[in-house]
Amino acid sequence: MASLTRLIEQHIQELLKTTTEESVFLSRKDLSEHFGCVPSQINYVIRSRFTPERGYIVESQRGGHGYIRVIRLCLDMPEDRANHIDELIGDTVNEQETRRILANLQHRQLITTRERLLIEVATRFQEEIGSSLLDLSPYKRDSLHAGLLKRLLRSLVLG
Amino acid sequence: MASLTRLIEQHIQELLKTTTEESVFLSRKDLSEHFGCVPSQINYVIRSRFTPERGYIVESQRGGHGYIRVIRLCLDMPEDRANHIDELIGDTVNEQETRRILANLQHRQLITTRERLLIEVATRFQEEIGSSLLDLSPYKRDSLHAGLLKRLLRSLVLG
DNA sequence: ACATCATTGACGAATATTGACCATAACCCT
DNA sequence: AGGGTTATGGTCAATATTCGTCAATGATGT
Repeated sequence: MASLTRLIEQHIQELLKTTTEESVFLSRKDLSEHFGCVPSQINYVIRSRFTPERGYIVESQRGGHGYIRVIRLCLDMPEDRANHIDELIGDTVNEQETRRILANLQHRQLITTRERLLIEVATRFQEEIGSSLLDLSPYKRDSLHAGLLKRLLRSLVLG
Repeated sequence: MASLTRLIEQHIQELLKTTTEESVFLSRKDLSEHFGCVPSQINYVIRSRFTPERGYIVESQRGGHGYIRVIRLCLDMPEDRANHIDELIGDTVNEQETRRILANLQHRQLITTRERLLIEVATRFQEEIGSSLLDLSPYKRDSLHAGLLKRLLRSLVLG
């Protein structure tokens, strides 16, 4: 039951919890030796577990003194808030509903003005491409819209 | 964890911070002696760390009384920042370039970690839709990618 | 059985460090 | 002024050290 991937994932999360910094620097080589696996296993763990969608940002550098840096956004992830977001958005949303939702989140100080701006620009861009360049149906567009919005908000508000 | 290149980089950045001028004059010879390395190591640090992309311009002169001058780009005007962004991105970008650009902008405190996360999630979503659902060519995807990234960053930087 | 997730290893790409050799500017001496 | 000397900085290629990608294979769950 204790898969290697899960062990390594937990190890990294433990490191994130115990540090006061917002990130940890890992050595792929050392980690792989510590867990007795091939180095590319570490890449697999990072790619599958520490994604932006889950609230992590990863930087790395090759060569001498290379590293893999994992940055965490949130420590806690309240489950009810995820459901709340899903309920709020549903399967489809239009631009008007989006603006209402964002205004509400901003009013409750869950997102900043700049973050709200980013989300509006991103959804509008997708809307624009979807309608003019790709000629998608209105339903399809609102569905994509909902998908993007959910993913953006989940990545931020949750971990 | 102690990389010579990073030490030298930090030293120069410290000098830039503590001066009231917009630039510092360095002596390649003195610097290399101070850090106990070959002189060409300094060139490597300059070439890899103090690039226009990172907001620096470098002048130098050989011969007696030679020097290396590092100038910090001034991006006080929103218009200048927007142009800088456009130059960074160009007409097409892939995911790797995007990550570099975002890491750089965050390091220069032009965006926050949360904003960076939002941008990564948005571009990844578009990438996912563009490749799997819509089967766009790689060039087309990179071009759309650049379009979205420019718009997101410009919206932030013009504020 | 099929689909998804996990593991492995061969090969490739990026970064750091060093040193030999090249180029240029100031200074000094006729 | 001219030309040699000295003092700088620049370039490039070789080498070492990391990390990334991709495709094949194995394991696990439905």
